[in-house]
Amino acid sequence: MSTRSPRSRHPEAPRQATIRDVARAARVSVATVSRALNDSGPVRDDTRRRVRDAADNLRFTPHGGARSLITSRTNTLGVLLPDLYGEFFSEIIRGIDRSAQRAGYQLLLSSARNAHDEVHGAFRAMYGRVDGLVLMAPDVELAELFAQHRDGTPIVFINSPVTSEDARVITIDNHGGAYQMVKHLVRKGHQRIAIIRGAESNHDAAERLRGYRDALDDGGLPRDPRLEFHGDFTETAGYRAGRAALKLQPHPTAIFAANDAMAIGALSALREEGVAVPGAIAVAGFDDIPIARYVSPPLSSVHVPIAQLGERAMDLLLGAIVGPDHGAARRVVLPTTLVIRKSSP
Amino acid sequence: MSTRSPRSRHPEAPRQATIRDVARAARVSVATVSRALNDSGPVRDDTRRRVRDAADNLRFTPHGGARSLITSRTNTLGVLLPDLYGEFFSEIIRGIDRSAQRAGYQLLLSSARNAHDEVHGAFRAMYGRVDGLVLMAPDVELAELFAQHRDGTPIVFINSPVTSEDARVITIDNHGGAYQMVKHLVRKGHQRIAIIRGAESNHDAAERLRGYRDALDDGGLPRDPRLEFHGDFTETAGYRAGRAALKLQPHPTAIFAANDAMAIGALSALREEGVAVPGAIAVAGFDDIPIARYVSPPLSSVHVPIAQLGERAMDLLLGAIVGPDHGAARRVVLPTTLVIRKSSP
DNA sequence: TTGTAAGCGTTATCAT
DNA sequence: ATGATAACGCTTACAA
Repeated sequence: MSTRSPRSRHPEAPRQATIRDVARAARVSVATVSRALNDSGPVRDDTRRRVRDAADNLRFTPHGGARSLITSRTNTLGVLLPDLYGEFFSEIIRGIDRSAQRAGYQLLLSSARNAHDEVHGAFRAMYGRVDGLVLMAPDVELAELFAQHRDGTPIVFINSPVTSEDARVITIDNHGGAYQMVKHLVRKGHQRIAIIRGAESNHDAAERLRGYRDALDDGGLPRDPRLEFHGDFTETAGYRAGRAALKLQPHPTAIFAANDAMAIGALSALREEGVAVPGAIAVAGFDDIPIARYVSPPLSSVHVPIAQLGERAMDLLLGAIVGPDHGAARRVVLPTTLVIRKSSP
Repeated sequence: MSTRSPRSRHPEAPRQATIRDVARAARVSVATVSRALNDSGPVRDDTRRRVRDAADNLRFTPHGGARSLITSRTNTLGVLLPDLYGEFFSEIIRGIDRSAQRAGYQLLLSSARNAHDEVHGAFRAMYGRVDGLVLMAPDVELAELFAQHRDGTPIVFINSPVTSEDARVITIDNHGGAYQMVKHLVRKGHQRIAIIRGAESNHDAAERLRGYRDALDDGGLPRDPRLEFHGDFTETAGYRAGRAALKLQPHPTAIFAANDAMAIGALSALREEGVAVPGAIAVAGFDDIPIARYVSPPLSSVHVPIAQLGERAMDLLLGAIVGPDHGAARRVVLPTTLVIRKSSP
């Protein structure tokens, strides 16, 4: 029984139909099938119908590879992200997907922690299968690497420190957002404002730190290295920093976390220690991820249009693909806005 | 100036090198290049070196489409998800990506709200460009549709009510998880336990509802339709249900939300109304998304190994691709575990 | 309006 | 160990 003909049990795997099968069934040439199915040339109505029927019957789906070989278009866009963790990324992918779907493109997704080789590998693996690439590399060195890697495939960078003049790059106003938030805290009378920083090599993190420092300077407050806690954008890091902040004598009266995940981790630490927020310590984050308004107390944050960031990046890319985007902006900076909630009224 | 030779300004787009260019540069035939680069045949060491150097110099990257045309493998796997919203999906994509990356596969990602046409379209768009497909369709009808759609491409369903015997499907123990959580609430003495349901057509939601009802029955508590609030897995829906629950006289003493996002929305509503959690009302969720432990009070939940769900699905798929997976399980049910935190001690 | 055939870039088969 | 060359499935001149 196990040695019966392979097709005996299930009439499965009935070799995917090719354009030739359709042509034969519709009794026309493959060229006509192609024309009929793609509306790419004159075909008589009844012929077209016959072809369409045959294609449907055979469940014909054109082989993308073969097609892209001749058209040199893949209808696919590559997305390379540093990691896929947390709500920030689900939001940005959402935005990217929305825009791509609207334009009829598929998405080839890859993540690469910031090891050079890994990114390079992912990039090579994508090459030839994508018409363009959205790359998020907040890590400095990567951006440099790719700014040079130009071989026709349009690239759009998200939140990446790319210096090259003609690179297409979309960023958010990291410095401005951080500056405004810390300024707000200063205005509320806070004298000791701590920051939970992002990873050293991360460009966004660096900019937010700069905004924090500038706001302190402008507010006439001294910089204090002990108030600058290290972090890496995870809840755990925020939690640790939160605990560390409490050990300080006197402890800060406000904590600005470089992203919401860390702010939420810090909130959790403070709650555990019975510290009132915002009563004893005010807390603020950055990104305004969807969940920020639902934590307790609701988290003040710097609103970043995350989904829009992905969407705009995609639009930029699509613009570069359809034609030479001479007029189009190559550098877009999305504004951020302050969202004050109960965690730092 | 604008009418100069197209290549005058930037030496850009230097036509991507093909295997022929490499062959010419290394002064060998294309066959040898292929063998050298893929280790797919005998090549003298120095020849190999010469070829590799030439390939590097020309920044040669093989054209995926051409390759897949002849090998009939794409090294790409399709992922079709119902939506990309929230931490649940970022986690599941993470798991999928991890497993795929390990096996050297690329990911073609698509989302489709549950309109039949949309899913069908996404599927067709993927066909021929993927070696296999992971499909999440908690919507009943979709699963039916795809169970029939068998043409060789292996499919693995996640959390989908597929009845077909030989379909590969991986699910979590929705009923058991919900049952345990509600049982826990019953044991704690709650008499009026509300549920915030998921969407009607959603299979997970239906199973969780069933678990809730069975636990009530077994606990000797009456079912009360007024305690079954509608929802759709979003924070907003949870928020609304939370408010609605407070209007009830007497109001429930515990709320079980069919997922964490809704539980968090409900928490937020209760907080706004100054209702103590768990003092006045206990709250529990489902999924145990990473952020659950960080909300306030920390959320009790039914832990689902989300990333693992994606990872296992991928493994199942990879197994089906490499060879006929006769021995392998076609149905996997991942267990859930209770995580009791402060929101329902 | 339709058909024939060349060619896209790669791998695989067969000579050499 | 290497080289010609025939596929793979499709689109697109060009011919009819």
